[in-house]
Amino acid sequence: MVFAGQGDARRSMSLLWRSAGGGAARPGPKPGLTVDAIVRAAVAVADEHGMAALSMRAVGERLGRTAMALYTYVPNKAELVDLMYDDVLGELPGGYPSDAGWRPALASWAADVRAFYLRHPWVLQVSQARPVLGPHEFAMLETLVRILRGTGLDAAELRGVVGAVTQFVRGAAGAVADVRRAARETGVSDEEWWFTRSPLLEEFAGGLDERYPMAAWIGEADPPAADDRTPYLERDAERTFAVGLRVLLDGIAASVARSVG
Amino acid sequence: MVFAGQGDARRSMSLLWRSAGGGAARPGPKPGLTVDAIVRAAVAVADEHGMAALSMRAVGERLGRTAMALYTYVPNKAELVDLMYDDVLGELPGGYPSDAGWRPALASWAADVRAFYLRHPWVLQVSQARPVLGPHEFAMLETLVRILRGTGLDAAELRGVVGAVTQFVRGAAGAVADVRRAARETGVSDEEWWFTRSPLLEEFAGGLDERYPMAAWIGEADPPAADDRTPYLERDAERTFAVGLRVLLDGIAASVARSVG
DNA sequence: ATAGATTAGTTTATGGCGTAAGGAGTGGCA
DNA sequence: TGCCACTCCTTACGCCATAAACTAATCTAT
Repeated sequence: MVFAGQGDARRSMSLLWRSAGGGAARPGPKPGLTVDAIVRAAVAVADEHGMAALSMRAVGERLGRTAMALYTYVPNKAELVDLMYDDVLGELPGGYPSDAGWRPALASWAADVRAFYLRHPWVLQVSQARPVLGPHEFAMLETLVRILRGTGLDAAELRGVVGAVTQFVRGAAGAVADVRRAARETGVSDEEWWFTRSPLLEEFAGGLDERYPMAAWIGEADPPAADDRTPYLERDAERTFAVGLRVLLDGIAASVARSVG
Repeated sequence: MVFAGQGDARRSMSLLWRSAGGGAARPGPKPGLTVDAIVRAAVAVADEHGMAALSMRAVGERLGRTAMALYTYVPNKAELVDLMYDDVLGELPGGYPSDAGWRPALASWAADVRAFYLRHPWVLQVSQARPVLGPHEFAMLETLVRILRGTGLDAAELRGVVGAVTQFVRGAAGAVADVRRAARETGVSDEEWWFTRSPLLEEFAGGLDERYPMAAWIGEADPPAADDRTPYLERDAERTFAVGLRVLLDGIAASVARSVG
């Protein structure tokens, strides 16, 4: 998890909203880089090699500079991560048709956001503790609230729903992202991993099925279809998203029904 | 996020399930430490100062040893974290009465698990990508499934529900934990933080209310009660838990109704 | 034209991290 | 007694973010 530096809040805001300010000719050598170029390079590093591989060195190298060169443009790494975060949120689409009601709109919003998170899994490692307050973060909230307005719920209730939905999508995408990350960072596939663990579990923790009958029962449920090549831990995460989304939508519908009736 | 070392899976299992093996008298100096002592010390460090402060040096210091001394007992840091994880999961209670049905049982399970996560927030930073396969992790699953059996849903469906519930509680607790962590690690309270941001936001991103009317509308909703001293970001997280849990339970109830009818 | 100020980018250094390697001392057993 | 497995230490390596000091470029004012 990465936190924003609270060093100079003014500089931070100015960077996020990119208040031009670079008009006047200034002394000194011409800048060879731009904030945007740095942010793009950093996003590329994170997309390709994961958040763990995002170092100032790595970003600098990709731009043919040293790590320290970046500090001319960006106050520190935490701030860079915030910029990456808001920048990449700009990819999210905005207008969801409300003709068919909030339910299908919310479902496709969730699918889009999930896909987005899986495209940029490192985003899930940016702390949500304090909002970044960038333009695209606001836009994302705007889109979601616009959809949920269709439920007719009052603002206080809706605020809880917004949190629940946001959190659900993050969590579900995070589960998948974690599984993939583990596979990449350890170099061991889920199958290999389980293949070595399974017999050891029997050896050291024999009689599991008797000790944990419920866990055993549910563990054996629902074997994959013969043509399903999805790694099994990832399939679990997919299932959680599908079932969870349905449950969530049903639950919101129940709230709506209650508030009307 | 921290991953388990997949170095020696056998050793890892043997540690998790603590297969005694230490009976025979062995040559060499008497061990001054035990795995349990190390795990307890590590948990104490993480509880007090957070996962970020959990270093082999810090744990060693707490035990009056160097960092390297730990490597006699524990193969590496990732393995130690797994041991901490399963150890501390042992705190979770087991039997939830099913007299009143699954709903109240699930609600109090969620509350207990949430409280547990807030007692040991670092647990939320242990990757869920691959299960640790320790005794208490199994026990936790066992407890949850036992409660959910009361819904009468079939195993495949229940697996999705288990995932959704687990993820929800993790996510909701994580949000609160993140907020607290940010306050501690930056040394800036939510109030101070917002006090400096708020005017800057107006300065650099003027006209927010016109640009993001929905976000503005929901942002103004539901001011705190006069006697409420909870930091406001944390209050948002509390609300998300309350609303989210209700929505989740309603959603599960809808699934149950569908499967019966 | 030149001096001074300002800036971009470098090198170097500090103090953290996990952990590999090797050495010192301990104590049970042949 | 000597061996050797064992615990624990010191040292060292290569990472990390970033502070500080420096070089070199390029503007403005003289």
